[in-house]
Amino acid sequence: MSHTYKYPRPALTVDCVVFGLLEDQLSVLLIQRAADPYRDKFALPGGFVGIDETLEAAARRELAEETNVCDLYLEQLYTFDALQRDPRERIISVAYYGLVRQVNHQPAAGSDARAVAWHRVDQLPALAFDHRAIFDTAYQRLQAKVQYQPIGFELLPRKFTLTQIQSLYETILGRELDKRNFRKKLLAMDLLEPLEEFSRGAHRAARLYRFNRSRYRLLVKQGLHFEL
Amino acid sequence: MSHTYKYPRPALTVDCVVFGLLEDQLSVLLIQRAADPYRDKFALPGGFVGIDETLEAAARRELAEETNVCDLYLEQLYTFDALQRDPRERIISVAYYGLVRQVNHQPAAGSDARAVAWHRVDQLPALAFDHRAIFDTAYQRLQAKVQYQPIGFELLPRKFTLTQIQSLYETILGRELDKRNFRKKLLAMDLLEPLEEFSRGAHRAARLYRFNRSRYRLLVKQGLHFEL
DNA sequence: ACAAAAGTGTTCCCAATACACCCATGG
DNA sequence: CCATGGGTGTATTGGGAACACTTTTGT
Repeated sequence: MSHTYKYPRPALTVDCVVFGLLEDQLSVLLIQRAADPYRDKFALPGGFVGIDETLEAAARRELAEETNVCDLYLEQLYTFDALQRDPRERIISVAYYGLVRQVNHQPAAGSDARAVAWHRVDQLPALAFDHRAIFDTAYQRLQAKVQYQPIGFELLPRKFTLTQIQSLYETILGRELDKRNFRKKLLAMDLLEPLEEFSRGAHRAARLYRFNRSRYRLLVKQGLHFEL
Repeated sequence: MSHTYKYPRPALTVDCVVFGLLEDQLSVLLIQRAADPYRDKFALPGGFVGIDETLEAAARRELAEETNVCDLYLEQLYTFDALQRDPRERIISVAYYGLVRQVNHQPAAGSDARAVAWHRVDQLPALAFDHRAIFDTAYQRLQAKVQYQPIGFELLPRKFTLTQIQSLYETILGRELDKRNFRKKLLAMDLLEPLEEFSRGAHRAARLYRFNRSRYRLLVKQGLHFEL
């Protein structure tokens, strides 16, 4: 079965930049391509958009198929349209970026992927197509967005310590933050619920908190804007 | 001549939300559709993307064809993909937003448009397709962006008074600003070049300034971030 | 002369920053 | 008992916000 149109149409794909924390390092999910072009090269997971699915649905489907990653925060990033970005034909790609908790349960390679793995953002291999540019855009967006919307929590387990979230922010922003000021500011926003649970570690136990999403929505309605 | 593909492909369009100042009111460029669907309804200018043009090129071409507006600041906004956004078939639209100076030289209706006109953003008619949602997204983006990047200048003539730019910001943001604080802050950024020219008006003449784009780029490199 | 817009400084307050020590726990 | 990370308060400062009058010009 084939499909005929009066005018030629660009093909449409989605590509996903999925961030996660692997051993306290900000990392990105990459596949190793199983097919040409760029066979064996590293690339972002992604693929063609079905005629009856939304872009986000396509992104989630491809992620699930190629990497077995699902249930993640996902947001449209930008649409990449350079004329020669794909050597085969004109392909326009809508990029999404995503954040996942618990990188622990390792991704599994699926269709189109010879392998799937997390790669530290500061040690990325060369990427196929214009995927390096897509990644750069996503990383910039993450750095910018994390400062005025509380999306950082999407990368942490549901219960986390203040030190965990601080070092997450330090990792993303690439600079150190003052512990006392960070805690003061974060707690003053009144978005974290202190729990009666404590982390078990090598040393003194730290209190666990969880992010209160409904309170966040309430405060936003009242005109709060999360900052740092 | 026709084109055949193995899998069905969504059609791809661009739509443009072009802002301008008309009689000191923030306004948007709308066409009145000449063809079905939504014949005679108001809509954003836009159209199909050619196989050999970038999205931005398509946006500029459609704008020129339909409205005779060209040479404007244009930036990708978001890609709209709801399954039923067009009654004919699956169409995905990459939206751009633009800013033009000198709304004076009136736009001219071209292909696909029965009429073209500026409409105050607070008095928009009903729009075809999901164009209302696209407009809302663009307006929000403009409001957000104008506060941390000096794009407001794109809406003013090259030479302008401080009062002009203040009232522009008041219009976009929808609130009043303190004259002394606004001037102090703006001038402190050292992005405006005072000219030895003055506006001629009904009353006291006001000094004209112009935006120094290269100085802006320099300061950004040095780590400035424009704010309000 | 008067109406209308241009132009100009100071005070106050809050929020961001800088900064150092004690505490609890596991090994 | 000691090493490691958890937890806490204050003083300073710089920038944002509030605020009113004089000047210039055209009519």
